[in-house]
Amino acid sequence: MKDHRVTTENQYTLAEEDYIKAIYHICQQSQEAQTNDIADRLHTKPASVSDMLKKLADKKVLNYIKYRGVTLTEEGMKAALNLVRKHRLWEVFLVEKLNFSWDEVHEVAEQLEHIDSALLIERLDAFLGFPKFDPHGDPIPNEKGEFVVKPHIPLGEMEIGVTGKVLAVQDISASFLQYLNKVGIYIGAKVSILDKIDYDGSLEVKLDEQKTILVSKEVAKNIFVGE
Amino acid sequence: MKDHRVTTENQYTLAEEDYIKAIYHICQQSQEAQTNDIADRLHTKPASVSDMLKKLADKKVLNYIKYRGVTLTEEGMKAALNLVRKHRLWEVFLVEKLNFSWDEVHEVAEQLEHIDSALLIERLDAFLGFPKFDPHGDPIPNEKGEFVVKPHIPLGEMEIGVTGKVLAVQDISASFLQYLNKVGIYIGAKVSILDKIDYDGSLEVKLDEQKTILVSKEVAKNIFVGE
DNA sequence: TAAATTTTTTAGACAAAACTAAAAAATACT
DNA sequence: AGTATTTTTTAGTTTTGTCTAAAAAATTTA
Ligand SMILES: [Mn+2]
Ligand SMILES: [Mn+2]
Ligand SMILES: [Mn+2]
Ligand SMILES: [Mn+2]
Repeated sequence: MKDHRVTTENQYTLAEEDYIKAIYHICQQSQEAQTNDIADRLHTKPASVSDMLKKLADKKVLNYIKYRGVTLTEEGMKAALNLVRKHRLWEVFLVEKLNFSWDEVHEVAEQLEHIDSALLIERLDAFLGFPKFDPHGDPIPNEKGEFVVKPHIPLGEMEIGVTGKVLAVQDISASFLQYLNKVGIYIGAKVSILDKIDYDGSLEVKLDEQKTILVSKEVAKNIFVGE
Repeated sequence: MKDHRVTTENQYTLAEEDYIKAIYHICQQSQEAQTNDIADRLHTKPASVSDMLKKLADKKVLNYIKYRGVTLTEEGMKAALNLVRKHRLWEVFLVEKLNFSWDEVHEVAEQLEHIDSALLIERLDAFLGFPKFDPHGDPIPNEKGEFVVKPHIPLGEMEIGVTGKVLAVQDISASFLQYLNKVGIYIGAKVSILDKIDYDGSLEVKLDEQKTILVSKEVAKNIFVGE
């Protein structure tokens, strides 16, 4: 039957889009995307990834040399940024307009990002007031793929005594976000490190100049602070 | 890759959903859905429809006897009404919130109706103020599949001199709706027949107690009036 | 550097959903 | 009733995207 997406606007299948986006996200962290990393991220097998890499390379979406990691081409990058834009705009919509919590939006946005209508995204962007960041603090690219980057560091690397704001989270799993809800950490929260525990690397954190909480090294790695 | 829809909520593939909805719409007009009618509606070939009917019959979605038309089972009807509900709620969203015109929404809603999240639809419904009709005047089923039916007749069958309101349109093609925009006909417009032209069956229509327009028999068949 | 391990690719299958061409059933027309 | 036409189904392919098992290349380790 085909999905109803019109090919005049959209050149890639739903599966191809997910690969493009996965490769984009992996390359954000490590230059090149490895076959196994892509498979992990998409919950597929490496063999399936190899097949798709060949196909996407043929379509000039990525730079591929066998047995080497891949990177996105100019064209692939454009496609990826548009998908990221759509994903994050939908997340804003779900939180701002439909009262979703930030731990409930990812899965739905993972579907909505594939809706193919330039007009829809243009209008949605305007309806939301042209937001610059999504509910997890991640920047939203504009139509040209440009986005602002606020300088930020992991909470664990903040100096003792310095005060900063929570700007983003790296882990967007529901379990992590629900943990943050529970301890009272949110995007925009004012934080400062009171003490670093040598024994296990955990941190004593002053939150909003009110309560003091203890967060593990693992948690601290996944919270970005800045400003 | 699979679409990202979760199987706990959704039992049918995107293609299956489109077949279910097509069969529902055809059965609204003619008791049984014929293979060729389904193929026409979905722009597929009758051979493809036969394959799918067998599959959907196995899944207990429809009542199927070879060489006979099909009807939806209880379960198929439930699925169809949920799809119709989602389609129409999204159409309302596009028109009411994103300033789409009623001739621009169908294609996008055709994609959005497949997004799989009960929470999303529940919240969207509330956000829109629990609308009872979509931008084309079609009723929106509630979560249980119930909907209100306003009694209505084709404009062509209205008595001369009686005044009514445009309640819905049957043809939702962009070209038809754009024609209606041009002549000033919209859902809720006040209409009465001034005269019926014997020669070609066209109608002289008084619109909103202001201007008089002439509409063809074809057009009159696709406009429903009532109240 | 040679062996062991890990990563990636190839080969071969499979399911979903479409297609064309041909056969079979149902319906319409003398 | 018997033929012609239309409708529907079957048979056999194709494309997309997945999989497992096995081979090949790259990397790590001894
Ligand atoms: Mn996705
Ligand atoms: Mn996000
Ligand atoms: Mn659809
Ligand atoms: Mn509609």
